[in-house]
Amino acid sequence: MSVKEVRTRRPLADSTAVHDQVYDSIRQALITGKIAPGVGVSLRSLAAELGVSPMPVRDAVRRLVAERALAINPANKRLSVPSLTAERLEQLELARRWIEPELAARAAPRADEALVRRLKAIDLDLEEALRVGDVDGYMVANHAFHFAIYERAGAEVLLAMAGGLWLQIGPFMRVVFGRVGTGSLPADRHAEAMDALKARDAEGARRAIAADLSEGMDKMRAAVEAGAGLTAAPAGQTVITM
Amino acid sequence: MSVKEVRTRRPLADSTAVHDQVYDSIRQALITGKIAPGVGVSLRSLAAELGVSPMPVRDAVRRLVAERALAINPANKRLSVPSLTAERLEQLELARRWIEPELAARAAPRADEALVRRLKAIDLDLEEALRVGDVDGYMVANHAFHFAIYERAGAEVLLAMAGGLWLQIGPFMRVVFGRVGTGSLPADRHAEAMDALKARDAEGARRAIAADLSEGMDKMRAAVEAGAGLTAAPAGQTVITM
DNA sequence: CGCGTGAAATTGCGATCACAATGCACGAAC
DNA sequence: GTTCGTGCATTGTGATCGCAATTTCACGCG
Repeated sequence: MSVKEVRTRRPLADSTAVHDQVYDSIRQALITGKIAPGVGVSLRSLAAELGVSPMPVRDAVRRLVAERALAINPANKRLSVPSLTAERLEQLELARRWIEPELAARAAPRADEALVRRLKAIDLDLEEALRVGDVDGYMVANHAFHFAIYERAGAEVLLAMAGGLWLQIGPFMRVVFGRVGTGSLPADRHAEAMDALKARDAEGARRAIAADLSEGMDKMRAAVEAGAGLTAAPAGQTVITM
Repeated sequence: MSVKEVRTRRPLADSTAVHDQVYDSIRQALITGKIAPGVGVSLRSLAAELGVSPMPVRDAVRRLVAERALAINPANKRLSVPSLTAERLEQLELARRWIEPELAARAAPRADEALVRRLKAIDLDLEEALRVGDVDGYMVANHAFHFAIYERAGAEVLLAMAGGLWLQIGPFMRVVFGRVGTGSLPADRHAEAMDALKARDAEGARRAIAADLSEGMDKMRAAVEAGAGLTAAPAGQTVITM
């Protein structure tokens, strides 16, 4: 419902091209884990669900495939969220544990009062989501918290790499946290990170984010080793809204 | 000339879809530095040059933009190779110096006789290219040498990240080596790397690749700091062939 | 009741068209 | 000679169509 009504022709300079909106929709769905890993969706079905023609969906999907957030079965040509093997998880963890603390360390000297205040607000949302068991809200808030920091680093290339990594593990974070029931561990690490940022302590921020990641990835690794996350499907239906 | 003749309709399961061929063409042109940074090309002109309709070019370009190998001017919407600023170079160097030695170290235990032989052959081509001043051949051989090693690591995620990084600096490596005149430094590091791989010495391979990268990036940094590579255009025309 | 076998529906890819917006160039006014 | 406006060519985007290949499902034979 209310997917899109009239949609007059978009002007050229308008940044909200349809394929960008579609991209953002799918990306958000991936980060928050709304798209179940393993299910094969088709281009036309996605287009129908979003109320647009297949063309902009094709464009958006190409971007996501290039970012390895989606995979195309070479035989079927059907697209799905690539399943997370132990090897993939190991590499993603390694990359995240290198790049994200680095971004945090670079952000620390550039942190200001406004950033800390925004982080505090996000963290309140996050704890609220944890308290009421809102997995969706937790995923959104956690992503927002980390990338509010990372964007502050002013490191475009590294930021894009970090974004790509989140896109690849997002669906599985959802699976894991959905199972574990949003164990309330990570909040304290966030407090440490905020303290370090407030003090402009680069190494402290690096350690705090590294610890936060380690805890989260430990849970994911445990889940995957238990055979859970490989091809699991959490809720079922793919809910994408623009 | 001889871009494409009849081109009967490709079957669905055929891996050589037109947009993939276009992607490979542009990618190769970027890695070898055949596309000059800063020049704005249009979708239709690219399509005409390749002898295909604009549609598969659109697909290929989307992938490359997602990989940050091409950039779209938000106002013009014309696409170009993103110019290399000092900040971008610093981040790319950092990322490369982390990920590529890691891949080399992972490849070392899995190296075999065939790999070393292939590397030796590539290195001969490389030295030959250096000797006769064939910048193109040097770029191709250097890329082949590194990724013959990296592919052996069996680390799909990290390999893709490394490939993306090469795609981003490729055009500028060309500019720099075109200027410097292919100073013959890097060959010895390649010999070190091959020795380490033959001995299955992970840390030795890591050091050799790290040293190779350092030397290359030092040259690039010097060139960029001299104000050369920022928006420089080496030869001029974009030569893309399928 | 199981299992091939047929046709019909669905799929991705590429071409072509329409359209709005921008770029560019030629010419007029001062 | 310089500058500004006006027209035309070109651009990216999205919709629609055609095609070949695959998938899906039902029906009938064993």
